[in-house]
Amino acid sequence: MALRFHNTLSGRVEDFQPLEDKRVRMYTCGPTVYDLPHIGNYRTFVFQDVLRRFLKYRGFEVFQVMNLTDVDDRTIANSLAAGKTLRDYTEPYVQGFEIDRQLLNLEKPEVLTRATDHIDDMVKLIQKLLANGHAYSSDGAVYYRVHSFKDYGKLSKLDFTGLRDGARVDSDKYDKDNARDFVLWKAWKDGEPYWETPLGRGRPGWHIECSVMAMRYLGETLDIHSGGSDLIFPHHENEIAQSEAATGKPFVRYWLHAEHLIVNGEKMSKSVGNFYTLRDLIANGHRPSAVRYLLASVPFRKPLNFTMDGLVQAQKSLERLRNFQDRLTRENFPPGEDEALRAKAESELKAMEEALDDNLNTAEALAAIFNLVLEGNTAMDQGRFRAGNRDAFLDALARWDGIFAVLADDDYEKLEKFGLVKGIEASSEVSTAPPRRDSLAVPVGGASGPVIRTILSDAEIERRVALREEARRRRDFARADEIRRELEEAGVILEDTKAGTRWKRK
RNA sequence: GGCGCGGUACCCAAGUGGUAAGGGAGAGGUCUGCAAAACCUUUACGCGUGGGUUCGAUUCCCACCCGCGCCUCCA
Repeated sequence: MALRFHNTLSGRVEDFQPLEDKRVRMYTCGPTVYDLPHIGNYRTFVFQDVLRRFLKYRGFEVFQVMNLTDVDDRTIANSLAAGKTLRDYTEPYVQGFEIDRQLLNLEKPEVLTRATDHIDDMVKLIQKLLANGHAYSSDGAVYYRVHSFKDYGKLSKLDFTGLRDGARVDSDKYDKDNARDFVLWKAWKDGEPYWETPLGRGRPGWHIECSVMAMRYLGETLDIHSGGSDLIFPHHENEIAQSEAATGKPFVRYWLHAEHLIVNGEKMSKSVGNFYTLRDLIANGHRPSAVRYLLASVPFRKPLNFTMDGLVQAQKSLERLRNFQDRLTRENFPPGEDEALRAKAESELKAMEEALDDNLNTAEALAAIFNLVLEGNTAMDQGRFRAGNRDAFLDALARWDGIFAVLADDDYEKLEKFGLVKGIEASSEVSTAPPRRDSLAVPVGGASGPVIRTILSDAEIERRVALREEARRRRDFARADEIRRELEEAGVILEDTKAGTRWKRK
């Protein structure tokens, strides 16, 4: 069956076909840079990355645009509190996101750009809406007239006939014709940052940036637009209203929304104390690749219950895959090729692809790859595995990893590069306890940044492994076991093989 | 109240109108100096609850209970 996705607009799973042959125009809602993103944000971003990787896997050319929201109530409030300009305040978080992006193997979108670099285009779009009657000015602000767009509500399927009980009261003090009209341009308030424009002095509303950035780089009709499910209303509903009222064309063909992540069955919030950034997890000894694995392992339309135990399980599952890849690479097999194994590698790869075709069913894709691991390991143990089977198995793993992007055991290499982890020599100084939360919020730009964890350095580990090998040769097993135990406590696992001792970090 | 997602073994989590994938964990075993890795055996007569349709339902229908999200600036 063909590639298909659940489209929020239709409420159904639909076959996917881009407007233009094999070219996919995709817009993904990015982070608001008022702080580092939390793991809930990354659930969505990892989903979007798996999506773009699988589209490319299936032969599509992907052009993705991601925005960085660097002007909104929170960025303004925080920058004022910090006594910084909006740009100075948000810049470290833009850099912090860039580091996280690399740690989580999120491919760089073709365009990754700031909202405030598109103010002129926003003004032009608002002027267009004013000219065609979909917007109106009031007290220096500009509002979108919801009644003027008959399809308003088609995405969120909300009922807009009459006011609903329990609906929140708008907090803006400006005059609007209708309570549901939303702001396109906000009039300047004393002390806040502003832009001098033909609309007057002020700053953009939230929704307009996405319409503008999407259409600027992707044209008036996009193939895919995605984000977290909370954005369906009002954000994406309003984007449709703005864009379609301006162009008269369909804005987006496929709307894909990721369900939320919850923590220990509860909603994540700062007040509950279950709010985590990637750095919080790293400080607690977890690895970015395990985080990515966990976030990618649950299909995007299912709520994901995030737990520390789940993260440990993810790390162990990942270890099984890496061990298998190592074994495939390392061991010698008799010449020839086993037909049954060749067929197995093909069928499991096919099963993986078909699972992902089906609305990105990552859980089922994982099952296929683990079946491959079991088949391979069993065949090796039984002596059925042949040299001629090696490439097909490695290829299947590599293809799988082209989507999941977790197999490379390079977390610590990257963390050291970004200055988040430092390798040292003394086991006693290897840190496990997290530093204070507020120190984690400060993004770092390089080796001079704050170290949030210390680990045993590679050189030191290798020195000790050599010492242990020496002891084993002397058959001094007590000493060898002592070294192994010390390394274990410092987060290093040893594995004795015929070819020598291998080590790896937990 | 409205719209949407979910409730499957100790944990995470697929799935189908025909009798429950996969991963982690536990128990026993093989291998190993001991471990680790790997393999074998084993762990849901049951899929939120109660009805209904059906030869047969976890899968379809109805009702209800519970969790989560949204209902104007939250991924």
